[in-house]
Amino acid sequence: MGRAPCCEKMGLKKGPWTPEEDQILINYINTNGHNNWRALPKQAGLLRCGKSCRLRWINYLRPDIKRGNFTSEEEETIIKLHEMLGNRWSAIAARLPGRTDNEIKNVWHTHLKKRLPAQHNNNTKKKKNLEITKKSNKKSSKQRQEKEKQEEEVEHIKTEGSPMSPTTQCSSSGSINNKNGGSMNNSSGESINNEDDGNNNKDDDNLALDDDFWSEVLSSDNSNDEDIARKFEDIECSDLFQFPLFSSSPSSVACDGIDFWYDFYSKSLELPQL
DNA sequence: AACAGCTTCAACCGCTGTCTT
DNA sequence: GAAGACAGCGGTTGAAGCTGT
Repeated sequence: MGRAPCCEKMGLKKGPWTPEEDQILINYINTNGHNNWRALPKQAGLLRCGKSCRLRWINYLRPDIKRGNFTSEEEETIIKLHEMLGNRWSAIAARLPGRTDNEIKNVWHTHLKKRLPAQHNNNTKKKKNLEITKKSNKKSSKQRQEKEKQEEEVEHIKTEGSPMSPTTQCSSSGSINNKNGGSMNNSSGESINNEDDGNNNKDDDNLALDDDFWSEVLSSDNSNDEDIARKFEDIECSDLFQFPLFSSSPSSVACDGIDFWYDFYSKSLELPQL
């Protein structure tokens, strides 16, 4: 599938926006809305590409943007949501009114990542072992392994009622892990200081959940998603919904991925250790 | 004061998913 | 069903500001 370049490179401005450009964009969107980002800069008289306009509007000019430092509550929310959703910044942003995915991503990389507790130490060890195993098998049977892994997940849910087991640690795929080489460990051993420490510990013991789990479970590979969804559907009546955490919205399994996982994980945290 | 190293964050890039033709 | 167009997402970059020496 061919794809035209985002914008004609010639003649379009790049770099920081000037107040004048901001004003033009705001005025235009206020009067005309933003039905077509690609056509917008031309119509508004801006020498920018549509993408740039969209980004500027969403991340900076939108009237409902909440500016200023993140509150500790917001930070805790981001940390928790990141545990659940991984690097799905837009999904996280959707749950933090007035905050943008870009902002959240920046805050995560500049502040929150460093605060991750030592709880990841254990996971890192396991992860390393798993990575070695995976590397050795990668070439021969990557697909099969993934399928098997998914089946293990489902099996786990069937038997233990939660997919958040440490045994489901997966390979590192996110930039965070890659960049820091398992640096989810905090050298100072500082732990997140909040009222949910109990829960975090529980995570550590039993519900350990890192990006990798979600990035694989929620992998962008459609076939995997479909497989997983199908598997959940297969077991939904038999086993899965016997668990209270599913009882409220069983239909969500097949509908909304992120909401489902959010719900899933939230509720799993409310449960006593299974 | 000057410099180097570090941090922050706005913006860009490239890819994917979805919709339309 | 294939191809094109577009929106949206996440990773990355680089300039500006900050801090330490």
